Amino acid sequence: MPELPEVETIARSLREGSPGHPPLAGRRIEAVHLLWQRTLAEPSPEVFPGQIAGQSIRSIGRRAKFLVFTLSQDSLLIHLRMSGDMLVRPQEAPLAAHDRLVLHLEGGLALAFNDTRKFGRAWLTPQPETVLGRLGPEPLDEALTEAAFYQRLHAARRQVKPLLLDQTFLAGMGNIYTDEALHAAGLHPLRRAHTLSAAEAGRLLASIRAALQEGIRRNGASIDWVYRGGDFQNHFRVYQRTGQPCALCGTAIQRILVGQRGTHFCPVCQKQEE
DNA sequence: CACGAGACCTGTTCGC
DNA sequence: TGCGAACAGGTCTCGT
Repeated sequence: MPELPEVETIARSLREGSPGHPPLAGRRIEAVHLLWQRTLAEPSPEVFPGQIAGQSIRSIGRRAKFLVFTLSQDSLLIHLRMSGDMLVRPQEAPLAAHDRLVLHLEGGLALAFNDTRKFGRAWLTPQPETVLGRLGPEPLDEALTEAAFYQRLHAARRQVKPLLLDQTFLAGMGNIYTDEALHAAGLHPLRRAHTLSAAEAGRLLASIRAALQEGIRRNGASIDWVYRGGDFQNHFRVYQRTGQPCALCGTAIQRILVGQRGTHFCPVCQKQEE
């Protein structure tokens, strides 16, 4: 799915506008069309249209990999999962293939949640914390100190890659940015979290932040057929570079499976021990 | 608690 | 060319 930088890029473009459309904040939601029932996590499809119609979009933000639309009464939370995207277009434009949920906004605009694989979900709720409450800290939040991050790592015995992907441990990391951050930090994806030294934990947090910041600066990554305008895919150092030389030492990048996820690393720069 | 397998879905790519 | 397998940015649930 879109990971933190891709979701952040989408939230910013909806909030601030883009060459293709004006900002969406302040607009009233006039009507909604639900094209795939399971896209809606809550409330029921019967209640949803009446509950959302008439509410205005007060602000648009991001928490972890969730898009957060704060409306006049409720919050609309959207998780893009693997293949979701948000499209803005004139209301009279035809539906796109794979549109799952379309909001008609005042001013003749339509905001569509488009999701090929149908894994994405939307929640309309007066209490967003019931959905977001269990998430771990935001990696880019300065409130997360090196010392606190080291303590959290030290308390876990799991392998470091699956731990970083656990949204209750740290919010927003996905497969791309985890592989890139571990490579930059020189850490093997299978290292047990509690064996990391304070210095390694500090390097890891700095590498996570650098990878996410670079992703945001490049407007995210656009891979496979899901093109969102970003170009971070042209700057991967390990992700999907199996067999190609490591930028630091020239060794061929290896791919292994870790917790069912394809995992890319340099066997020389990221030793299992030490 | 930690881990693996399977489920949820569609589409592309790769090997035979 | 055709066809099945493997794979894909995520997360949940169930069994050991």
